[in-house]
Amino acid sequence: MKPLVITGPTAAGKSAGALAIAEEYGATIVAMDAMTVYRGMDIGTAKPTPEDRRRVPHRGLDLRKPTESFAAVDFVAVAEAALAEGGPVVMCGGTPFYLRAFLDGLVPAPPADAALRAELSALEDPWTRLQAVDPVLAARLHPNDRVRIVRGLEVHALTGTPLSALHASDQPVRRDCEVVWVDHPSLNERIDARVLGMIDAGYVQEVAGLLESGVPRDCKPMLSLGYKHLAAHLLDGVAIEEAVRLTQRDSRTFARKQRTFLRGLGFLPGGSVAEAAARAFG
RNA sequence: GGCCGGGUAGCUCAGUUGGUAGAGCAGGGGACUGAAAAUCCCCGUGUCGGGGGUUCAACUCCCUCCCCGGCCA
Repeated sequence: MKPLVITGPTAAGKSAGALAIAEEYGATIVAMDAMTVYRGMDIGTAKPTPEDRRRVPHRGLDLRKPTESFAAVDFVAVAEAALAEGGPVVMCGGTPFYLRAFLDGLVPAPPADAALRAELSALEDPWTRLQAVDPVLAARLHPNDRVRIVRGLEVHALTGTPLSALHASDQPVRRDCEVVWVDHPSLNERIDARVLGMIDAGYVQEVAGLLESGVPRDCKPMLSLGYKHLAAHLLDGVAIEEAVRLTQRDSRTFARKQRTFLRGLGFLPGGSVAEAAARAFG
């Protein structure tokens, strides 16, 4: 028995497929999703409903407050804990970076250091600094890619070793999984409709509630896709129609990035969830 | 039927005194090793409505036809 992974772009129909197959095999679903870990962010993340969670046990949901950090390594820990229980596991979600962390592992490097990051982010020209301590990584990174540049500087500051050297010594062995990439030919239309459905379901009220309860608009999950635009609607007077339009557009762009990443991991769209489940669970 | 506008990228439109065209929006490709719904890079050949003419050269000027909108009959 090996884990079944159901992934693909947003709004492709992953969750419905995972729910049905998990119910059939008595499996546990692990949310492979960077946003459903946050409590109170339900509608905008299309989080499995209480009813879904009654039907099938879920892991990886509501693990953090919106202001708390959650990273790829934390996802891997959740997935491994679920696997350790010995039952069938369906990993379902559209965060390919988490999938790769699970499949290929992460390089042995220290976790994020918030204070250090803040300090490094304030540097005027972090890329030139990186060039000095890790020229290999600097050559690979565009000078504008501050997130990765800062990570490189962070690892070097913490360990004295260039991150690129850690990469070079890392030989990933891909974990044995059944991976199904669920997709849809008219995904853009589905995305647009889904955003509208979220608005009908109370997306705006959800964001208003989060803001009222003191969740800062600049915390990581509030800066994601629709949350960002609905906060702008509520706080900056952006018209709701415009906020919806931008949410739809950004979601479509996001779907493209998801597909690009999955292609880069060597996967192809299509394939039968039922057949993959049969192979995974025997 | 007559007059006036329009017909240029998937959409909305620019296009100076003729030198085979460019913005916005949309769309697409790629990178990615503890922030990933984040961060970053790249991508515009289109019968300029059709045909003819003038010219070395026409999206641009002339003729003609077609289509869309408005006004007048």
